[in-house]
Amino acid sequence: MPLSPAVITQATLALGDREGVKAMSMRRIAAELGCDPMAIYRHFPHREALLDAVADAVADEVPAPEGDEPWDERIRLLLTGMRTVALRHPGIAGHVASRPPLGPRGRRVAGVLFGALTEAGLPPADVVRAFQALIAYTAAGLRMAVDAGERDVRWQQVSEAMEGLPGDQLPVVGSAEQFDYGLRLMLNGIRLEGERAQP
Amino acid sequence: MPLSPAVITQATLALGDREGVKAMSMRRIAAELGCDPMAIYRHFPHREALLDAVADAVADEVPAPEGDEPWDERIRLLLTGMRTVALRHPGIAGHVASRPPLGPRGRRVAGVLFGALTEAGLPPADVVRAFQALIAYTAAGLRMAVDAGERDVRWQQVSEAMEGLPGDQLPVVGSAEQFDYGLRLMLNGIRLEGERAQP
DNA sequence: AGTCGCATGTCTACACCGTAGACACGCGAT
DNA sequence: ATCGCGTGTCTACGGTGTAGACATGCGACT
Repeated sequence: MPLSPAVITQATLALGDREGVKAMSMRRIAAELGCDPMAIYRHFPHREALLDAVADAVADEVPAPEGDEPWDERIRLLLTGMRTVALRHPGIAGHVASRPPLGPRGRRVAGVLFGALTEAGLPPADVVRAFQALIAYTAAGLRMAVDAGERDVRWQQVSEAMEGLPGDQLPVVGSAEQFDYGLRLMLNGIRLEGERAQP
Repeated sequence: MPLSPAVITQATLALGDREGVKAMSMRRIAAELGCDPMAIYRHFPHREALLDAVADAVADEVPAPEGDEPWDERIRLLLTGMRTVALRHPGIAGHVASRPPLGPRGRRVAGVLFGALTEAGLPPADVVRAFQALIAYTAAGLRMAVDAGERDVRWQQVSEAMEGLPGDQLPVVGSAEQFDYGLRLMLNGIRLEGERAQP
């Protein structure tokens, strides 16, 4: 099989899935592909670009909502979709979360989000602001979900350090439920803004 | 001057401020301190721990709100304070943003936030959820502010790709204004939740 | 006073990293 | 037939985190 951006991206994704972000080094990727490390540079200018492509490939897996739901439900579906897809690749979810969905594939996601926010009644400038807030929140929620696995002990410590909060009724950090809660906060806030702008 | 966790942390912070995250390598830090790289390992178990300490030192600079403001204003002050402090160290703001405020110093911030959210009328479990949502959002906003400098061209592309949005009236990505907008969304959402819980 | 232990700093060495630059090959166009 | 070019290979450079052995000095205890 001849090398190409697509097969390199897929191999990198597979490797990252299996062995985590740190394993995605040019040398390990080349080993995965059975080629020389430098061969990859014929298809990507540098490692960073390849990692961008991997994130973009993951973004491509996000299912697009049907379009007949109300705007807030559409946003919910889209963002939980992003979350689900990213967590399907646990090894690199943190990596994906740290890159805005700016690749060619990722822009599809951006488009759906822009549409829904416009439909919510926000003026164009606020659409961009809300867009970024939502993406930021989703990315950060992902980071937390990933970190939770590695650093849950420390989160436990922080929570228990806050008096009056019995440790046994704490929600799981980075859980889907936790994510939904914050998302609801933001959607409620957006609804308020939209109604204010177009009563 | 003898080595100690504190002086090592300060030197690392200074180096990171001047030359960015990538400059904070054990060898460069040692050069900054005028000591052997391995000497640092007598005070920190590994590089990661040192980087945690640096983030914690920055968190310590966050001013605590007075306490007599209403809860939402207190949250706003605290989080914009976090943001301001982090951006005062542009070279490592991204680094700081990627670590939850879990160090001994950072927990002070967490305490203020917990207090304000409880005052907002949220039940304890929701306090934790809202706490995480806010921290997540703040961290993500920071990341964006930092990225904006490096990747603004690409953001421009994405925004312009969305039809109907004239590029010249776009808000600056990662700006304080942008951050405040999303924060207002979340605070509005929290107010709704609080009123629902305790009418 | 002598000796032991421990904390601290130094040195060397290992395995790894991203990638610049020179080289080899094969194919399509001139 | 030859040239150029796209692709893959090889070597090498300067960097990385850190394990492990060694030196030194100081405080405590016999």
